[in-house]
Amino acid sequence: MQLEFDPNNPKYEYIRSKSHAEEALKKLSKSRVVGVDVETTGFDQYTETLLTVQIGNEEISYIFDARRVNLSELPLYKEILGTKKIIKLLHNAKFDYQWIKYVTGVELENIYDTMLAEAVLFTGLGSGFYSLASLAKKYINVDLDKDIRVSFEGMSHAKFNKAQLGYSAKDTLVLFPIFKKQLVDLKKKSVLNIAKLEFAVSGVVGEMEHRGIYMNAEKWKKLLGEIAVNRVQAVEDFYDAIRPLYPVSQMDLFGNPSPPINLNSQLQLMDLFNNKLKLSLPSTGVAILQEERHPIAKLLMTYRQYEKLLSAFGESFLKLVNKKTGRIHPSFNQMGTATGRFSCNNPNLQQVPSGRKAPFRECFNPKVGYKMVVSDYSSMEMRILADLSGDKKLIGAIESGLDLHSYTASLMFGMEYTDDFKEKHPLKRYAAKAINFGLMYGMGAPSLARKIDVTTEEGEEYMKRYFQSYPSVKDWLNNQASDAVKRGWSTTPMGRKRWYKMPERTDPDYRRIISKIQRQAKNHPIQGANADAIKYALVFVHERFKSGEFDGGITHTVHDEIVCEVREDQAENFAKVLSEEMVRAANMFIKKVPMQSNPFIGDVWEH
DNA sequence: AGAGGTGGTG
DNA sequence: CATGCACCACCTCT
Repeated sequence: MQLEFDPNNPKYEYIRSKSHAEEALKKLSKSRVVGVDVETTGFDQYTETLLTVQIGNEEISYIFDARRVNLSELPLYKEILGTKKIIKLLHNAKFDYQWIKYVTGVELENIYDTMLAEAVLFTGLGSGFYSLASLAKKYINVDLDKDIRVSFEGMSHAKFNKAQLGYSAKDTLVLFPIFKKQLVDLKKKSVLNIAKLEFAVSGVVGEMEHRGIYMNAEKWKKLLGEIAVNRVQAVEDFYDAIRPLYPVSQMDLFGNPSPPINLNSQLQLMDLFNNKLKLSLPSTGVAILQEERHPIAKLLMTYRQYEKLLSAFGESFLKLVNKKTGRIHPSFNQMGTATGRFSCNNPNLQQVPSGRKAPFRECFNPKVGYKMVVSDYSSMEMRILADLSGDKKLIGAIESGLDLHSYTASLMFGMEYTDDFKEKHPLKRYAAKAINFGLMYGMGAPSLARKIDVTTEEGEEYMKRYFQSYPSVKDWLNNQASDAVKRGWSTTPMGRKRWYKMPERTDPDYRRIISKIQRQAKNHPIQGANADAIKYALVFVHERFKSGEFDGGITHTVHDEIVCEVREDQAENFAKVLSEEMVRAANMFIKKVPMQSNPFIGDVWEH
């Protein structure tokens, strides 16, 4: 491809005055596509500084010095970035979106994100993270010197040097040829619509990250304190129980007996269980410990439960409370999984425990004068499975509003379905639930049997009855598996694809790898369709906030749930809107089965 | 620094 | 024979 710029001598204008800025913007306003990038002193808009905004066309990059030029007062700047008529090319747009909106006062519209496009094009094949440098290398064989980026850190008023300006300019110039080549592939692979969805979501992600969520640190600490007391007790109990096995007990400086072993060391625990206690455990995971009658197994499980909560949700969360906002601002990776679901880190809000045992979610609250409004899809994956397979019985059960796991149990075990089945036969329902979920993930009879504690033969019998009850489900799952192996990819009804790296026939692990792909391909359309629905819903819901109808915003999302913070007096109305928009999103491709999203209003996230 | 084990979520 | 999907964080060991 003929490059429209010289990578060794990128063309740019360094703009430090209002009049120069207006002149440049006038030229840019004629473009149908512009490249956009920002340079900052760091990642946090609340504490760091915006240094430049670069906007360019294919030949030249205009580098606006944001310290000298007040971009927010230039109408043409807002027009160019805010109009849907001009495509904005960015790499990892959610980052630039936040700076551009919250420092220069304009909401980016019509985003094309080269990073997300690449993730959509190679879902399942790559790491999921694609740097601009790697794309520049791959598509146009241009090297971007990423070392210069760090030179922006800690800058205040100094002029940028030539290396910095050249670097900044290239960041917008390379976007054009990458965009053109990706666009061809997006069409060729029929994933342009999914890419467009991801682009629309990127702004919503920018909003979520910027808004964050309030976390009551005092309440959090109190909770940790209670758990810490329990952990101390659990450690003592454990050591008291094993000390007789370690006769040469050492004393520490204060004359207290030192711990015989490190409770977190799998190696030392295995030694304890297998050499000292002669139990021959294959591992020390809960699945094994639960089966073990020895009291020490139980003591270890008790300790682990508290240790887990303290190590994973303790100080680390407190450290992540933003100094300026007093809130947690996790980062969301919208293409963080091979199925299309979000991943989340720093911290991972999606794994915060819920329930009475460890009510961490109660520490997340709305700001004063606002309410948490939360809604989640009910039995989403089961509904998707019913729709995609077209299974009459499953669809009928959902239409009648039956409790699905109870209904499945009644079919499999030849029992009568009643409204209080759940209360009368909890174990049967639990078994059916394990099957409902397990089979969606491609589980086999031996695992199923282990899970519900029956013999392998019985497990096989249950599976047989399950598939007799839902014959179309079986066919559909098998078709997903064989299609994926044939084609090398699987797809959701919205057209989100996941590709598979097929093993060589000569690979000694050929069978194992193929089996894994078959399981993944059974699950991907289901999990991925759920992700598609939630992503459309995020865009729809954000539109409602943007229209000015409601005061508030989306704080986060957890796979089948959207969490918002909305002004108190509007919460009732918004709750309806939230669940309606979620249902509308799902109905874009789920036509045979009714969708349901249950809203909840309160002062805590947990519900 | 990276791998493996463990366990939290949907 | 084994083999349940998708993640992230923390710990120990090498």
